[in-house]
Amino acid sequence: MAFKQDLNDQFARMGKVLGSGRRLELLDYLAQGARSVDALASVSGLSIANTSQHLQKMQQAGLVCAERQGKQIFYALADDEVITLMAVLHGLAERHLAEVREMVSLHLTARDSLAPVSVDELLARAQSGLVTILDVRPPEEYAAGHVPGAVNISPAHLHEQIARLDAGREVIAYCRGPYCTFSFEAVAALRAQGFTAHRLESGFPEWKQAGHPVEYEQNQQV
Amino acid sequence: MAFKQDLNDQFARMGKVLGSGRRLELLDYLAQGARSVDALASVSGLSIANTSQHLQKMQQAGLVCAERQGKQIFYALADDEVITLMAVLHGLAERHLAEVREMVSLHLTARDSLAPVSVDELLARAQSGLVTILDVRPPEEYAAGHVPGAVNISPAHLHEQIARLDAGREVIAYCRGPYCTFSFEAVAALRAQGFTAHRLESGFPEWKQAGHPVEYEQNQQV
DNA sequence: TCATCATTCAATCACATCGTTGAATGACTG
DNA sequence: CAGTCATTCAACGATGTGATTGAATGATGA
Repeated sequence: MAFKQDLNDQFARMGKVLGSGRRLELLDYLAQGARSVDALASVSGLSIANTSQHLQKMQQAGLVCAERQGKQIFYALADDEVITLMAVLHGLAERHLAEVREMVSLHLTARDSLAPVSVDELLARAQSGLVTILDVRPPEEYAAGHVPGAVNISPAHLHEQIARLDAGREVIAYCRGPYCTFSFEAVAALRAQGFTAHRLESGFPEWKQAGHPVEYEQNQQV
Repeated sequence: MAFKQDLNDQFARMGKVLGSGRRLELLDYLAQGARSVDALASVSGLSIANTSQHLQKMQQAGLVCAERQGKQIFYALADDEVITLMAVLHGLAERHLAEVREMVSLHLTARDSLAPVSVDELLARAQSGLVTILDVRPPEEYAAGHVPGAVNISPAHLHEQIARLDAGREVIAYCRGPYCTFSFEAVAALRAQGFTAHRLESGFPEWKQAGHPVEYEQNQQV
């Protein structure tokens, strides 16, 4: 049945694109919102030409789309399902690749104060009122639902806006899920500035699914 | 942040495996249940050595697992989420790759009686009692829920069991979803035997999600 | 213990992919 | 209409991949 093979070859076009760590990293950044080529190049550390070529591959595979704005070209995810795709991939990798489990436990849960905070711990500390909850997802996702009382600063603006946080309060940061690395970066940046900061062990999807309260109004925006 | 790159490289190991149409086809077959290497080789048309190598790659990437039974080695999906992964991939490809839409509409919806039947049509014809509903999924999935009154024959056994179907009744076949190609093959085989046969345009997941009745007992087994 | 047979390995070829380089495009802006 | 600047193209070398071949492995079952 040649048709079946041709169809799977088409699906494989999309699969091929997922076979490069650099492209997956670019998709991570694009999940935060549309970005220009050189913004992506500088944030990922790739050369501009290389970034451009990866983006074009992803565009041909239908994972991202491009739009010109002024002299720049902004790339964005073609579809929110791309995030789902990556989440499923992350889950499978976590369960079946020993290396992933190892890396995560070594780098993220291990020693001292970098250990992540559980949801129960977050609830307990939140009731004490002495903790700032930081939502490190893009504003659109924050607006679509977030942990009550959480402050939203997207990773791109963290460095500018870090001064607005109360340096005397502990910060607990979360993002899209346990493999969304933005909360790691936020914690690292905060700690570099002298904050006491921790990651939430899971992310907003897990919070919501566990039946915890969700706030929708875009208040608390810093 | 080297950790982030290493993590994405691990995810990419899994992604790479999705970058070959042959491997996706093998995953399609494995979604029907565990299979030995040479069973997979003969059903896919690949050489045995080639099949073995693809399976080993998928095993290293954590998508499938292997178990010896007697002198044969049976491979199976490592996780049901692999099916989810493929479903998401199919959906994205359908929406964003013009070639996929074209191929599907050309080969599957176009001319004459190959056109698929909608869920509403199925319901209408089922009430008339003149139609045989054929579930072409593996027995385990059939047992976990199926369209009421549907007969279950897995694709591997269709040729042997086709004679048991009532040749005077129209057959409507469905499988796992619109891109699960087993129902295409079933319809082709049935039509080759002189049956009036059609595909359901969607699959069981869509049926269930639409709120239609689901039957659980493993009756009607042919 | 030995013969059998399903599976895997090793070596090879053609071909695709990744990243780099420097030049070319082409759409805004003055 | 010409300069500018973000992006893309084209060509290159190193490396990786897919498929084929024939030989090797190794667990089974007599």
